[in-house]
Amino acid sequence: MCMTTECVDRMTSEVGIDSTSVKEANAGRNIREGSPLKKGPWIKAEDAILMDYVAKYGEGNWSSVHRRTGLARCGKSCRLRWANHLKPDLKKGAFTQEEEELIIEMHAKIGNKWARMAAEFPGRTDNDIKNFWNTRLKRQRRAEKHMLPLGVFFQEFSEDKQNKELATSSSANSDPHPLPINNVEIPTAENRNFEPSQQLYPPGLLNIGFSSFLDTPATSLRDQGLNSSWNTHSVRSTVHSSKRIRGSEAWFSDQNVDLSQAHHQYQNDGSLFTQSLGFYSLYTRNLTSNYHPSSAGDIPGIHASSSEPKLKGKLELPSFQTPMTSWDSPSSVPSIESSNTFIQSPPNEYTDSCSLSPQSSDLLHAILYGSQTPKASRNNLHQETSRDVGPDSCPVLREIRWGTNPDAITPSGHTITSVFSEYTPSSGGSLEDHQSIAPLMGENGCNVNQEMDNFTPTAGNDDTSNHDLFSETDMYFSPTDWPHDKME
DNA sequence: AATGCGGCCAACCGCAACTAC
DNA sequence: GGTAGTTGCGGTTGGCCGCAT
Repeated sequence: MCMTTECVDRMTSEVGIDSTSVKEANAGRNIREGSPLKKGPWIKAEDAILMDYVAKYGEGNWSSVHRRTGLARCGKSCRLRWANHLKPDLKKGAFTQEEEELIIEMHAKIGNKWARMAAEFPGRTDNDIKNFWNTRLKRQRRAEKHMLPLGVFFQEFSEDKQNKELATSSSANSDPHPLPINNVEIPTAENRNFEPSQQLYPPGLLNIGFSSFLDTPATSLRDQGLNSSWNTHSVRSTVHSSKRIRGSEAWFSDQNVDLSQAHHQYQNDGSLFTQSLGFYSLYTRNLTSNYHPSSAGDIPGIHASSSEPKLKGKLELPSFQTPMTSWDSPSSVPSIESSNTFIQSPPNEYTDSCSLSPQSSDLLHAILYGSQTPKASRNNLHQETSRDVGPDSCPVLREIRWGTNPDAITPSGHTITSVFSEYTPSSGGSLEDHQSIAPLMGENGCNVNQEMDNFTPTAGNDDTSNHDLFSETDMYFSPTDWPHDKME
């Protein structure tokens, strides 16, 4: 490798760069044995050289930077430096509230596709977004460490409740209302269909609860006696690790149809996937205003105290992404680690293609790639199409279109409202009572219909019946019902 | 003042996709 | 079609800084 003084002089003169600046830039390289290239932080002189180079030759040809300028950096490093720091109109500084919300929303939809996200954020780089996200993740993980396992709470709750009931059982005027545990009210004996081995709520509802818990600082949870939570059986979910679905592949935010939280269970050669209904909706519903963690008040039977401080400003990680991969093990709170495993798993070809109809794939392309640079679009389009699998390849594909229609039918033959009437302890039964639920089903008037093939009614008595009420649902969402005026 | 810890950020690494030959 | 070089992406690491103890 020729990098003598003469070489530098000759090369820099070709590019019109002051050779002394190159020598200065290359001084003190902390390079590996035998490597002529510098690593580590860039200095101003190096930046100046790179900027001169780009001004002269334009972006690209990064590998020739070293050759043409003598800058002791590899092309890769130069590209990164340019893209992340030197490029004009880069936006520096903290992310705005809107940006944060959009990042979280997009991450819920497309996962760790930082470059794609960056395409939606003029002036922001994928690295910026990635760093932002990882920082939040760390914070969330740390908060989670302070949370006790789920089973602990339930056990304590059950024991505590039993004790209280014993103490009050002789009283004819026992309070018909739920006994508050600190700020959280728990269903009372009046709703005695609540049993440890039985799922009381449709999974999504429970997940909403966890969402709330996870979004709440751990200390706050401890203070509320919510450092652990409901019956772990209730939130059990069966997931085959190799068949995890990135609900994030759906990008329907503009539709206000919260599909990513829909409770999926794809069954394919014995593999099960369950994604719970409800996480995302409670979050996105609040995106338009200041974010409030999905309050426990949204959960039938769990009422947040009005005095509970509402979180504004900084958003916490949306816990709707919790994959529940480890929930099979009792007494385990949905770990953020497992969540990460889920989130960061590479897109599964089968699920990618099966979770969305071809039409929705088109929609995805339109939304996702519309604003991208031609180059990025090319690459991404290639990546997408290379994975495209026709709908016929989906072995099991049942279509259920959820909607706000309260009479929409669930796989077990229940209407949406009847489901919540039946399976929620506070069985008010009015639509208003389920307003917090309705958005979960979509807000575009999507009808719920079903194809009953392969569907086995699960109104049985086993402890999975209620779970199966939803988990038996293999659904994908057809945008054919979507209003076209919202698809632009 | 010293130390530890967490947040933030820049940069590197490995891999995959793309392109040119 | 095969191969080498280039580019892009996502994961990870390490350093710096501020804050709390």
